[in-house]
Amino acid sequence: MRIGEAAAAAGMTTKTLRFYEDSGLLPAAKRSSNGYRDYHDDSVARLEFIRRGRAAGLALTQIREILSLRDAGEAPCAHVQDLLSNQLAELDHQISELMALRSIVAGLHATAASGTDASCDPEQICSYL
Amino acid sequence: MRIGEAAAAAGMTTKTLRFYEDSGLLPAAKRSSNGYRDYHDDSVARLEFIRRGRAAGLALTQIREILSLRDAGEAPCAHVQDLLSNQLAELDHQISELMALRSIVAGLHATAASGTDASCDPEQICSYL
DNA sequence: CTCAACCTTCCCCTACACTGGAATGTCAAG
DNA sequence: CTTGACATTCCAGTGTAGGGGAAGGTTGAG
Repeated sequence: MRIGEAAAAAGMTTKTLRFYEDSGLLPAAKRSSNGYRDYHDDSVARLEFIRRGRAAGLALTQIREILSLRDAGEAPCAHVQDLLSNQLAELDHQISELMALRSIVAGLHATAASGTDASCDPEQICSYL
Repeated sequence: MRIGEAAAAAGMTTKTLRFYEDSGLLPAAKRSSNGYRDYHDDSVARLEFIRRGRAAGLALTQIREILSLRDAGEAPCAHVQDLLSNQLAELDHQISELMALRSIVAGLHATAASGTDASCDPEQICSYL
């Protein structure tokens, strides 16, 4: 199958497939006689795996690690479990940071909303912020 | 005061101050006879304002808007209140997205943790992901 | 024959907020 | 005199995940 078909099957663009090949996420596709990339169903499965990983918030470098392990013949499941574990911790961290930020901003907003025009002095640069 | 002092006082690098000047967040500093930038305490206050804005998660473009209003002599408080309001909505959105992602990843992690070695087939590319 | 729809490589561009480094100038201390 | 710590400008790169578009080759249909 040609790149356009493979891309459509995986819900990506042809640009993305070439980018993944350049990035080492996809092995270099074999070429037809006309020089066109020729993909097998396996490639689509691999692309879908990448898609699922991205949807889980994994970075391409992490997905590349998983695929490299697998390509080396190792079962990457333990590694994947580690990654997911880290990812979970990372998400918890991000969420708590954002919630802390939210409470700061909410406080600022409340203060700003309660300010009178008198307190809003151009010289003060919004001192509550 | 020279750029290094001002930067230290504001907890930034000299690179950052020059960057802010280029970006229109700081007015062009007046120069000493040797060509060095010469900062006043006001600049440090302004830098600290920028820092607080950044800490509140505002983008430099938003901070620039606030400062521009103030520089134009308008009290920017109403605008700041709008920005904070939007920022709050944005944070809520980000938090809910991250929490949704977290529950997906938690599910994947639980599945991965429950997998036996037998289910961990190198050919399967960790089918649970 | 021609046209549209594919494909190829190549290089640059995006947003964000800086950061690094080169080449050069200034100044106070030892 | 020299050394070291400052300062200046300017250009280029960082990381992320591709996107835009040029210039050209290939193929099937009408």
